[in-house]
Amino acid sequence: MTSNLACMNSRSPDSGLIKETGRGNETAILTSALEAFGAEGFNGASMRDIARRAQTSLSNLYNYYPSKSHLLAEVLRQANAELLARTERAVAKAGNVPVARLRAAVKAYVGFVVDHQTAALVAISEFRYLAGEDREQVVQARDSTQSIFEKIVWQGVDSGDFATPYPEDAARNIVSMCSAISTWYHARGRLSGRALAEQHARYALALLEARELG
Amino acid sequence: MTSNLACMNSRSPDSGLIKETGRGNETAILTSALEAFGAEGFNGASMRDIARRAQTSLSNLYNYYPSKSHLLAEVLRQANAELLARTERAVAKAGNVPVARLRAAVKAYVGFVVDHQTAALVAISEFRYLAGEDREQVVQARDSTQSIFEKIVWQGVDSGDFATPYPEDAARNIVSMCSAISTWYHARGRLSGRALAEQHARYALALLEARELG
Amino acid sequence: MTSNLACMNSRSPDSGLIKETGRGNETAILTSALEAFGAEGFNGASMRDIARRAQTSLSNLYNYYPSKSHLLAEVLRQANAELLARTERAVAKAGNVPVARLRAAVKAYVGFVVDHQTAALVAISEFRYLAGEDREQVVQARDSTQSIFEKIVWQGVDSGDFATPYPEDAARNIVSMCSAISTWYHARGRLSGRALAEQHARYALALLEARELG
Amino acid sequence: MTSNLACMNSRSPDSGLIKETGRGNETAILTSALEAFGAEGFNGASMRDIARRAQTSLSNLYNYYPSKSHLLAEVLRQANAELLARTERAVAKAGNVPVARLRAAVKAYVGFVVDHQTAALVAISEFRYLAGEDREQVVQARDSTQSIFEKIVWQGVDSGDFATPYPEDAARNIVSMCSAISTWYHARGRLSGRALAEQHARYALALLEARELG
DNA sequence: AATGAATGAGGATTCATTCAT
DNA sequence: GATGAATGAATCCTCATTCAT
Repeated sequence: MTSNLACMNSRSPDSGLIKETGRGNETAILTSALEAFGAEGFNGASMRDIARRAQTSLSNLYNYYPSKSHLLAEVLRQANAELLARTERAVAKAGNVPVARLRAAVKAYVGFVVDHQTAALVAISEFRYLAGEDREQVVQARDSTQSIFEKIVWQGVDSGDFATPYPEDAARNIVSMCSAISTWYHARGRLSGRALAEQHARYALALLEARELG
Repeated sequence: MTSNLACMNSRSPDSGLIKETGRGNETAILTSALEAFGAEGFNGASMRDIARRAQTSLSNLYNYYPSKSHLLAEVLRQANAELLARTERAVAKAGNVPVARLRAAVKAYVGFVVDHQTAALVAISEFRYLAGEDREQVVQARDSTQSIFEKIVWQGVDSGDFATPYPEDAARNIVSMCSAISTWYHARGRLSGRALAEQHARYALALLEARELG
Repeated sequence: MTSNLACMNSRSPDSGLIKETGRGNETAILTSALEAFGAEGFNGASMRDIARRAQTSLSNLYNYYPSKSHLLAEVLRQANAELLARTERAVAKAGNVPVARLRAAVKAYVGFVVDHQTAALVAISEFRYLAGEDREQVVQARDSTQSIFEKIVWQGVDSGDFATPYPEDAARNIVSMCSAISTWYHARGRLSGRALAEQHARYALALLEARELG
Repeated sequence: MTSNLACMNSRSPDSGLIKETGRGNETAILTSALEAFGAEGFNGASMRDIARRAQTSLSNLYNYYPSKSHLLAEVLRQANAELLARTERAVAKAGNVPVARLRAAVKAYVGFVVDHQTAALVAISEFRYLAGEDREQVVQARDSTQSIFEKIVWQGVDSGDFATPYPEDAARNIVSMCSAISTWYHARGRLSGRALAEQHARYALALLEARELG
């Protein structure tokens, strides 16, 4: 699942976020939009850019998506859906202990950022250009993801595992830290994705003043 | 200090970042550019927008700054300079104990974000549209600011005050957390700027696994 | 050959230089560009002017030519190509006697200037606004044309038909004389195109101090 | 005479066309306009260019000349006046023999082109951008110069010195040849100005089918 | 599904010129 | 004379989008 063909031309460093739909060029177009938004920003990227990247004609784009905004919306929708799904899945598998759950959540989040760096970057930096219903939908997905962290935080605070005096904003800050990775991460850098996830899990638990840092 | 007259027409929620220069409209133009970039993004803001905000003509903008890019550069330059100056000043006054120094640095940073939210937001979200020398200059200022935090981290690690196993990336994450405030903060929200600073100082020290959380 | 449809709306006094390409408006655009450059000069003509003349929208111009410079380049390319072709053809048909060849060359050149006065004018007066590769290409075509004259001059000098003591620069001056016609010629003037050609052939042979002036 | 100070900064290869007037910057402005028009064409040169070259402010230009067109007019006025004066003077000194007079006229004309190449170039290529009274005035000077040649031609035809069957247009062609030098001449080229003048005198006499080529 | 042509609005920037000082 | 600030119109060109095929 979440495999696609667009990565076959391997222009994109983050592979396979965009879901295959059966319609021929759809994946390529969405992938190209993601790349373009990542490279130039929403307003900096032109529909011509996207068409060029997708190796199709400008006008053909409109056979798939009715506007540039819809492209952004769809990209962000899929990115946030995947992030949410990954996080939920990881937490579900982590059992019931807050520390383990938090570690799992952070590692899933960091894993997403590392696997889909461009998507993660676009999700934080171009989100603001969404409007109306699209915006709300994405906000909802984002909030769902963050509330996973919040629930864990409160669970840990209630159980005495986390001692932070500021539980209300801790989740937001943990999420901020994780998303910020997308702004500087380079594969082939000092740390592997796995190490990065481990590291950030530690940061997160420390921030929560966990009794056990794992 | 760093007061200006541009805020007299009180269009800007974050007052007085842009320095008065003596040249009539210069402050108004720079302030307007900041607002426009904050509201629409660099590529979304048009020179006409900026001129309208500054209550001057489009062409007159070019008597002050030779291009939109230069406007962005100058805005970011001043924002980062002020942030750096505040942080340096605060740390200098904080004495020599790592915990106290770190608290001072975080509170200065958060103070900047709260006082100049738009500038802080633009500094992280529009920085990417800088190029060439301007970019390097801003990178340098940003690095200078971050390295203040890094030095404190290492000082604390050396002294045994901070126990984090990952000192290399701790500063970056602390700074990320602080800048991220600009993306959601609302004056009149639950927390005052002062409380927010206090809170983030605690998060930062906890993240560093400080023996004493102050 | 070299006929086109653009002259059907008969806006252009010099008919049919621009070659039909099959693409709908292409000929009209190129013809309009030629007229505009002729009437206002390269820098004086605006893309709006050209669009208006071609009865299309400003932006549609860019579906055919990527810039004003490209329009100029293409106009000059076609003009010089036609001039070169005419001259070559005429000389080839003129046999091997220098005097006859020179007469043929001059008459072909003058014929081009008379038939495509605007193009001839633009070719000399707006050439300077070409740059880069386009410029070199046009220079080459121009040189090819001039070297036809030069070869004839040397042939005549060698055979003793031309007695000029300055054969090196004679061709350039003959060509100058012929192109200059484009700056003052009016159809319906004292001389027909044919008479003008005859006259300039005589001037050229005289300038070369030909033994036989034909 | 016709010396000026503008050439002190020696930016201009053709020295001293523009007459000193006593008003401080006037010569520099006019010289700069000439250079700018020569380098970029009338429409390609901006008032800012001219001000920059003259090392004064944009607005100060308007203290001397009320518009860009007036600058062009004045430049062309002075250029044509000098050309006319030189030619008249030379012919007057040449005695009464048509061949000698024609030689003198051609050599004076070529001398002007060589001494003031930019001015000569601008005179032929930017003349078209003059309008109204200015245009007529310059046309008159140009015609005066050409009529010097015409008178000599007719004198020589009447006296039997020139045998051309086309005396009506001969003068125009001689003048064309001479002005065209401005489009290709390079000091330090194969021929000195003096040799060039000699050569063109010969071409001119040959074109007129003079009995004696001097 | 796919294309090339078409368009009106708007992009940043420069223009010649004016004005207050 | 000289300047910097100011302006409205115009510059080339690109935009997202639509339409006919």
